[in-house]
Amino acid sequence: MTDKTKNNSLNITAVDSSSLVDKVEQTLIDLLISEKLNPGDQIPKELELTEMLGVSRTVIREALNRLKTIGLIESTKRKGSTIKSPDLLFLLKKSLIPNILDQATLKDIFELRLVIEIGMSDLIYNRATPEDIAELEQIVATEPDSPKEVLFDVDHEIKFHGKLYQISGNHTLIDFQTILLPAFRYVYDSGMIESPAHDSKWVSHQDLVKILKDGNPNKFRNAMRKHLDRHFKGYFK
Amino acid sequence: MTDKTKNNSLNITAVDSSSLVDKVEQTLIDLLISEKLNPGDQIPKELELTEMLGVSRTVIREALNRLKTIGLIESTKRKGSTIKSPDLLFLLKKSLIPNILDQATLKDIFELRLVIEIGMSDLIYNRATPEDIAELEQIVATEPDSPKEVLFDVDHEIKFHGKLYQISGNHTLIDFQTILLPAFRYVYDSGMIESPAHDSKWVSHQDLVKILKDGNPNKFRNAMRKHLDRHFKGYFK
DNA sequence: TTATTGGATTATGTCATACATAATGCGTTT
DNA sequence: AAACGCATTATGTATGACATAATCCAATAA
Repeated sequence: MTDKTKNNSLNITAVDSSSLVDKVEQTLIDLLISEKLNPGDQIPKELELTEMLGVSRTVIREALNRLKTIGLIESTKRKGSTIKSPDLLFLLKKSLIPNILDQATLKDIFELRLVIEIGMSDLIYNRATPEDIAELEQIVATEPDSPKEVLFDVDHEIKFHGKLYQISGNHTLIDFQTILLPAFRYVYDSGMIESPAHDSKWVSHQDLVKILKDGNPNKFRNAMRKHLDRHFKGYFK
Repeated sequence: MTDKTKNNSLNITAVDSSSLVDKVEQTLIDLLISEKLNPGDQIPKELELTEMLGVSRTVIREALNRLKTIGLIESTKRKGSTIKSPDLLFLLKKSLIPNILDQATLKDIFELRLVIEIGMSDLIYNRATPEDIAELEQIVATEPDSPKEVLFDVDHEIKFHGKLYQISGNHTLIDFQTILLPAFRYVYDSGMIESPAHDSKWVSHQDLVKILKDGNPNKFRNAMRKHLDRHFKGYFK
């Protein structure tokens, strides 16, 4: 028995099991923050970092590669790496592969859609131009007659609601929708969402457009809530 | 003059300027999708991939490292790499360094907060337990008297609204808030947001709790809208 | 027999070195 | 002055070696 095995009662601190790359990555991120670097600024060359941090170029490169992956830096030959304003949503897109997400997360995402579409009513109401409304009217004009059909015409559903996102004028939101689309489609297709019959208070796309035109923000928001009610029904009961 | 310079009018296809790592990364992602791999499944070893794709281990490793960064895989020694259900928000956290985001994106994010908090009213109303309400009441009880002070007590503001997110029960949403917090704080601190005086219709935290207790979903949603009105005012006018 | 120990094995993690390639600047040539 | 070739620089790729953690398995000791 060596000495080591006796040290059970000592207050040993848990060893840091993270890899070198992990550490260097964090060090670099901390650097970006503490140095208050702005987009366009340069960061040290790989070889300089190698010396500064005392690790091999391989490790430096892997860490830089991660920052590149999350969009924090950009590298070009001869020039080195420069800070970049990351495209938040670009990242999500890559990792959002529906069949890899677990059911709970997929449900969360679908719910998030409902939350967003209700919440953005105010943006829509305040920013819709006459042209936007005309376009919405045209979309509605081409939709299937029976509301039951509309329900299952996912493409049309996406077309109408997609236009709404666009009207919101919030680019983060617009990108968000684009990215979440595969997940929505997956949820629709997988039958996770029930589609109860509409009751008398059902608000159609057409109704929505009418209210957007002649109503007020409150009316529109509440109408949007009713429009999405069939989805909510699946959650609350 | 060589022949090359004359080829102006030809339909030449743009050369693919992406790096080898870029290509391998995409190839691997495509593989994950087409093979319908599930979390827990193994992917080929680095050396196997080296042979399969005909590139060096360096390139394979850098590509795998990227997948690791976006949370799609996980690797352990001797075992190799396995598919993982990515934590969508974990990613955002890393890249959300406020001083690196541009103003427009920051504004988008703040707006997104408003959208979400209004939209999640229905979740809150339907999921709040008596204990939740009691907790909210306690939070409100400890808040500064003057509404003007409350406005600038960002910590308190975050405490109250944070609890609301928690009540929503949507984990993606909860994580989202946690992650966006630094950006909110940044926006508050930077004075990007104006804070107009409240008009007569101002809805306080206390009012919100009361309505959550005794009102109905519609009332609560509209109250939340009014509560956030001072922020909206900065956008629409 | 059972538990422990100590290799042997395997696949990722790290290091070192060399060369390829793109971008840039500079001096030479025409 | 424009075009060309050459040197330079920093990232991109390839290769070989060794370190390290996880795992299996056989030999050994209780």
